[in-house]
Amino acid sequence: MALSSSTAFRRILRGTSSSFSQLKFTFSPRRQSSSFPLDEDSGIKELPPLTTPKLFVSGLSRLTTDEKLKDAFSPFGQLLEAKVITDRVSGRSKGFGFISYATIEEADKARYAMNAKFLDGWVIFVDPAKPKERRPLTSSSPEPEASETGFRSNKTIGWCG
DNA sequence: GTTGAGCGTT
Repeated sequence: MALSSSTAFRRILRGTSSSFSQLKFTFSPRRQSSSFPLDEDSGIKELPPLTTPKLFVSGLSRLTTDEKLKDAFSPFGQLLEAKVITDRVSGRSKGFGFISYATIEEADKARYAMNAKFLDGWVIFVDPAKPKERRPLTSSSPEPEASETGFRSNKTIGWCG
């Protein structure tokens, strides 16, 4: 529940070959209900509305490219950006990508439509992306970064420049 | 070919 419930599901989906008999269900036969908080209280698995048209897609196959991602998310709305993050060093896909829609509605629709779906043989998960850039304008920086204006600790003694 | 946690280039 840290970031999203996708992580837990991914582990389960991938761990079907082993640790089956070792699975322990914390299910008490005495209790008939009120065991899981998200089963009767929430009622339905409705995720909260998006606050950003940017989506973070994880669980992508390493063979999946931007075109594949764009082709998979294009019918749900106008894509401002659809990119699979690839490592600059290795040049291979990192296994996740970003989808930017024009509006949040499209992003929300695509998110519900493509979440936990198959892409290139892998189950992908769509979640709201975290802001990459912060403080584009207005507001002040949380780190005042005081001092160090004239004094500099001579920890690096021996290096004069 | 590279199998699996995570949030990108300007």
